[in-house]
Amino acid sequence: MRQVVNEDSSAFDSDERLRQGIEAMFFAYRGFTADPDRILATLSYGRAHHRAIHFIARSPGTTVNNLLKILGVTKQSLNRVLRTLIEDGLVESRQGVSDRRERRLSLTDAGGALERRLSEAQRRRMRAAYHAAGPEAVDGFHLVLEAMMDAEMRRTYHAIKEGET
Amino acid sequence: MRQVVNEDSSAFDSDERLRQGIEAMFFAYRGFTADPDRILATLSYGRAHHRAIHFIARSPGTTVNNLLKILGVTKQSLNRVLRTLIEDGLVESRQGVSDRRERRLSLTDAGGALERRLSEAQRRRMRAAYHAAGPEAVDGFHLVLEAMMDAEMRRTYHAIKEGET
DNA sequence: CTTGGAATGTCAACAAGGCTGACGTATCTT
DNA sequence: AAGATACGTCAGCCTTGTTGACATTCCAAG
Repeated sequence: MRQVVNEDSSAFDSDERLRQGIEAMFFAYRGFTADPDRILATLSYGRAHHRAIHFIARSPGTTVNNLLKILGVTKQSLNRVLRTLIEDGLVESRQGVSDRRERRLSLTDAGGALERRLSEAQRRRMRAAYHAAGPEAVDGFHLVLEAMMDAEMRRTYHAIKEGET
Repeated sequence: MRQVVNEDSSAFDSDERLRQGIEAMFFAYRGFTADPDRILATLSYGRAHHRAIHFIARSPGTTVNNLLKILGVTKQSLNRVLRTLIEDGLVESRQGVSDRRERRLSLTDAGGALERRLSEAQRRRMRAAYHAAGPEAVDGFHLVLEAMMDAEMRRTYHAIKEGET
């Protein structure tokens, strides 16, 4: 038997909960990017540079194609960013060994230093949030985020986590 | 007494955990925006339009200034978006009553219809994620997101939640 | 050994959506 | 009457995304 009143009420509640979650994602993402953004601005770099640096640091020796899949942008867009990073001596591009068409990307010392700077700023905030919310909340946080990804991105996310190149 | 080995190990673990959280935020945010983005693309609108529509729907009769604070963009940027929405008959702008300098913004019927379409697409994914992760995880998710916001955004977030205009 | 296709780089052109700076108008407040 | 506030707008700039076209290099299959 259906209890119509309760159903409506719970539908309303969960709807409101979902809306709050949507807004929380929006506001939290702003905070999430705020600290690296400030550093990047002083170097006339943008988020696109940060993303490239992050994933190259995470999978040193990765290829352009691999990076394209991870970042989900066009090669032209990635290339523009990559070129400036290489010109500025933050990223190194070496011809692949087994397949010499590939470029194997890695960070130079200067690139690694910037990556640590950006990452530390971002992790500082994450660490504070994790600490404030507690370990169980953090588990839930990770669970929900993962469930929110597209299936393909979830695979990519796990592949990176497992340390694949 | 400090157990140096364990400290190092746990520092490493938590660092890895934080990096996973950072990447999870990145990939999840893509999923979070993917469904509305597809709808918006068919209408030659962008995320900026979605954000405006969302918060006008959430606080009908809100002012331009209020929206500026919420969205954190310049008035020129917001105005460009708002103008097209008004021209297209999705948003209505009425002179304020108590203060006639203000414009009170609200959605037209057509605007409301689009808002529901976008919101439903986004909520569908959130609902699935919440369901997959379970209610305790969802509580944790909200806790961590809130802790990640800038203090000012947290206030704004709560103000909207409480239904302030 | 040749040839098709894959991986990469690059040129050009364009759009969305941020930004700054400057200015104008209407309206409220003091 | 004067200053502050809310809003709109013009102009110009930047980043970062897009499409389309084309060249190069190289692997692998026939």
